[in-house]
Amino acid sequence: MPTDCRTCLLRQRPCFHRMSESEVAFMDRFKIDEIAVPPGGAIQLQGHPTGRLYTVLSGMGLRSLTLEDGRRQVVNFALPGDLIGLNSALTGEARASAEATTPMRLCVFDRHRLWGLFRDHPERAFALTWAAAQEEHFLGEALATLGQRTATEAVAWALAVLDRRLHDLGMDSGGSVPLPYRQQDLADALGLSLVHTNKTLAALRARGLADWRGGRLTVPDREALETVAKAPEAGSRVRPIL
Amino acid sequence: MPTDCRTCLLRQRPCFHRMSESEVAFMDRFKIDEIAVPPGGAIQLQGHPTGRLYTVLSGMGLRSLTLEDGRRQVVNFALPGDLIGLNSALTGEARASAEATTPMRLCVFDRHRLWGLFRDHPERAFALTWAAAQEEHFLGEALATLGQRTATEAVAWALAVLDRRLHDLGMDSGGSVPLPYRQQDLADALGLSLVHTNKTLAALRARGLADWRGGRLTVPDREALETVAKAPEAGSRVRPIL
DNA sequence: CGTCGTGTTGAGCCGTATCAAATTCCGTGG
DNA sequence: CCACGGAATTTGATACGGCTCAACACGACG
Repeated sequence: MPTDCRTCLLRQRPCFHRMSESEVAFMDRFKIDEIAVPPGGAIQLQGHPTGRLYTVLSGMGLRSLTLEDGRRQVVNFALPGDLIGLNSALTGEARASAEATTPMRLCVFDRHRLWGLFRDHPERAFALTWAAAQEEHFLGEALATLGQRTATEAVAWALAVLDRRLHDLGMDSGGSVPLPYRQQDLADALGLSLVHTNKTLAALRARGLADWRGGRLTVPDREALETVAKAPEAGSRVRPIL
Repeated sequence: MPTDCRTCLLRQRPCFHRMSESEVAFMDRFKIDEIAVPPGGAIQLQGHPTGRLYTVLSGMGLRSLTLEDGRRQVVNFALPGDLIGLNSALTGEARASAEATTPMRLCVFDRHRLWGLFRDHPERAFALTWAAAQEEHFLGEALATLGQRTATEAVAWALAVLDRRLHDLGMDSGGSVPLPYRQQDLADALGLSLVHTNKTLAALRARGLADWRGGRLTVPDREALETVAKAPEAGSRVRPIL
């Protein structure tokens, strides 16, 4: 039932760093389980103890923080190849929630064996650190979006980033890309109200910049969208995968 | 001239993880330099190549991202013990800018020797990853602040966090703590206008929650401030230092 | 064929931005 | 010691982007 890392197609996408055979073999042993999560299912819950680290094998979800009064901040969209719960794995307690939006399959790792990874497989530890640093940089960009960009720029930025990531994962087909989230999720990610997000999406659609409907996103000209987003074009985006 | 890691007092603060003697000895060898940066001086510049990783030994600064049209997002305030440039060290190019606010002293490490750290000193690699994950979590909280909190809550949150961090570093004296930034810096960190930040600070001062003037911050009752900030109280904040 | 979740649209208002002008603070030179 | 200049802070007046409230539309599903 569990996918064998050796034959895993995800890892072989050009957007991920290459791995040696011994690394792949190690990861296959390091992986303790593979689980399926249904849409809406929780992967981890903010504030609850957890000893696990996950990697997204397929499907999409999101990570979020909620304030004590219930307001929710979506921190990132979890796509295939993403790491979930590194922080939790280090501290033993989930600091954010993660839930599935579509059916997801996750590779499961045990926090108690993390130390062995650092001791015996420095290349893998290096990859893990790289992934954490990558995520840190992304969150910095997101901060700049919430703090400095207007609603139009922010929505354009988010759609451009997602379009790019999904393309890198080879998930485009017929000129569009799957984006199975609700407008409320995007609103919560950008700190905008649902209503305003909706109106902004409509405006971008009317300008022919991005069309997100029925769970699919179409971006006819990503450069144009990135110009609207005032997003400095990113360099190489090839990154490690666990 | 350079501080010897073995006698470095910063490392010995209770808010940092303990290090073995051999780890300390290794870090002392790993450290290639120690530099002084004057107020206003640049540590690294967004988009420029850099091969260095820094740790703040003393003084304060800030890390920021700037959009192509000049708007600036302050991503974090750099206090003693903080890591600067992990991302740059991994990719070879600075993805954010960092500058000194007060005179700073920085420990300097070479990115080309990072791999050696992972290979020969897994405990140190573990600490590095922990630090990156810590920062990632902080940025998630910051994101929640910009996205969900009102201006009053946001300012209260920022002051509470800074007060706490500065206390942990033992920098309090006479019931207050040094905070040598400009209001503009806080405004840029929270995505607020300078004017509104100023008025919000005045309101918090009038309510007796926090008084930040003349480069010093006084928080009579941090719990009260955290209540206003709607900040779930943090767990243990002891963390690794490089 | 009602109900529920999601998306769409309009009207009005509020929190925060912007603009403008003091005022205080501080370093520098006379 | 005082005069000056520039930066930072403070305050007031006004404008607007995005929020809230309120309907309504649509499709999925029982």
